[in-house]
Amino acid sequence: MKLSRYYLPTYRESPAEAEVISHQLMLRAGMVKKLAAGIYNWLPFGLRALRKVEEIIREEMNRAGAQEVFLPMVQPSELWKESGRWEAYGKELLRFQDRHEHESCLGPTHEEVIVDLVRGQLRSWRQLPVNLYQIQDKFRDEIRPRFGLMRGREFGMKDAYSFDADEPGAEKSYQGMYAAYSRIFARCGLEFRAVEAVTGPIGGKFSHEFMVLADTGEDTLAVCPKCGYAANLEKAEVKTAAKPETDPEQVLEKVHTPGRRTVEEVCAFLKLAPANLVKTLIFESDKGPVAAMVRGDRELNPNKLQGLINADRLEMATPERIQELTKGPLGFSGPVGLKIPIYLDQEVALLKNFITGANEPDYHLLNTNLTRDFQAAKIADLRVVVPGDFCNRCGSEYHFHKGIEVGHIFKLGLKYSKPMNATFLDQNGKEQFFIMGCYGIGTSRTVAASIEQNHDPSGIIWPLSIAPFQIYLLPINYKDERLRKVTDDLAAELEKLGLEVLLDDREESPGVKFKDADLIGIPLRILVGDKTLAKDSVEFKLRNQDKKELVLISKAAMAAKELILAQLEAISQKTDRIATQASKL
RNA sequence: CGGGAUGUAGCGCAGUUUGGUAGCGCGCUUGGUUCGGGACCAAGAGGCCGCGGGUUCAAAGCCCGCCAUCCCGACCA
Repeated sequence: MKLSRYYLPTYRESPAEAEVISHQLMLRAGMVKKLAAGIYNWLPFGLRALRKVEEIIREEMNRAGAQEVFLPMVQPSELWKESGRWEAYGKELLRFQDRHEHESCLGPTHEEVIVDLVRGQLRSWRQLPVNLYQIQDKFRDEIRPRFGLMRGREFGMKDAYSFDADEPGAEKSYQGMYAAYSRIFARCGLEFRAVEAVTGPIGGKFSHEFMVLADTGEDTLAVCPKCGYAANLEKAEVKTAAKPETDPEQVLEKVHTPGRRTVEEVCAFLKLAPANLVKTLIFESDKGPVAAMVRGDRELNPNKLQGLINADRLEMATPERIQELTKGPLGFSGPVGLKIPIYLDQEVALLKNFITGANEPDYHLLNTNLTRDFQAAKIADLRVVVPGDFCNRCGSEYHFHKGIEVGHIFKLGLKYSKPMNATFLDQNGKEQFFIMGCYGIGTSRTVAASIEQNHDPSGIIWPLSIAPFQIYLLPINYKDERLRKVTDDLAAELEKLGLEVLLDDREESPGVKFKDADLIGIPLRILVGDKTLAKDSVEFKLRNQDKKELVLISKAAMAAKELILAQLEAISQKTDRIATQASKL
């Protein structure tokens, strides 16, 4: 491909709208252009990267036994009413009416459609398991789209759905996808971790997120270097390092703390450390109001509380409700005399003589003690993990990473098959609901995440496997006849070998070409100039290394091919290693 | 939806305080000279100053309303 004919508008400066690096570079490198908030055009260069990611996904999904389908983006409301999500899904679901005033929506995900597709068609246990996937745009009317392609409203996604006859089968499907995902991200040339995650509104008992490691990632991962346990911070379990306190219990004492609501204010006023104080937080849930207690220097993890009480819904109580439930104002809540169930973080249970709110304005209690002064409904791990914490499984200290969620695999169980009445006949001729799983990969986000992970001040550094082109052929002066001849011949030879070449035939000064080459980040740059021709050579330079190397013109094409194959082989071997590890888990 | 900010040429910005009919850099066009890290000279093209209304002899600027975009919080691939 000749660059002079290629639609690749690059920019020296990054548009003001772009804050994160992947967004800036994708705009500057002419990969995408914004059409509206969270909605992007893909230009030829960006599309090539996206298609490569999709193709890797396709190959690995097929390899794992899944079959590709293509489902409509516009979906009728009836299906969503059947699953109950017409009401349950919030405003992210873009609803509209057609000319017949028929209610429809743009698909933010396709569970309903896929269940409708298979029910009545898959009738026998003999046909199971089945795993169907598609690569399609989703639309979610996010309140606030941001970070460019990282969180758009319309975005590319691969979604897969498995149907199994029994639990062991469903487990096997899940493991199959875990392995496939590991291969996919390894083949994309990305550093990633699979971590345990909270399931969110899609439901199910547990799930794994696939995280591309990048300092700019929104999520924090706790990874145990010893036993391999890894989890999103939203989920990560912690082993308590603290020892039980053995001080004798002191007399409960009410102390005046005028206007001191926050942990900092109370501690400063009483000249005590936050670890001596225990916060009492009041929540509303579908299981009724509950209280949760964590040390003053800790943060409650609401996901853990929600899991503990098995609630579908959990939110902080309003100041009014706190007044009603505790008889005291916000900021002065405490366990003593409280009539709602109290859940205690395991660390709190180790404390003696701690400070709590008195459930009346401007008073706290000194020397509060569990059992003597109040009872706990349950004691559990309820707090957010912090640096220095230890793995709950093996006791090693956690490592922390920042990550970008690019994939998520869920066990759905009967969540959709049951309300939508999707059944098959088992070996006993008995009607059963499908046991489902669903498995997503953000394709457009994966491209952005790759850039977040692999860039330098000059621009993008593509992993070879998803690079839009493999070779950037750069003649210093394409108007020079001799240079031009060598360049054209080499380009033809490279393309004949099946390599993807972008030839910079523009009438630009060398500096511009170098800058653009670095910006768009094609892995191998081959330079043709007077100096190299004087030695019957061209210059090879890899985007991810500083080293430059002269290669004889006569051997250049084969050398390029070998170099590229070697790199792809390295990725492939790494993929196999990672897949082997994944299968052991 | 709450808080903050910004809309002026394709991109980055100045001009708004103190109203007088729009400017800089990059990019683009033409000609010439250059050619190993965003070259140089010369000549050009390009703007409902986000939209609507108001004030005024006169509005990019002042007033009112709206819209869009970006950033910070609740969602998620």
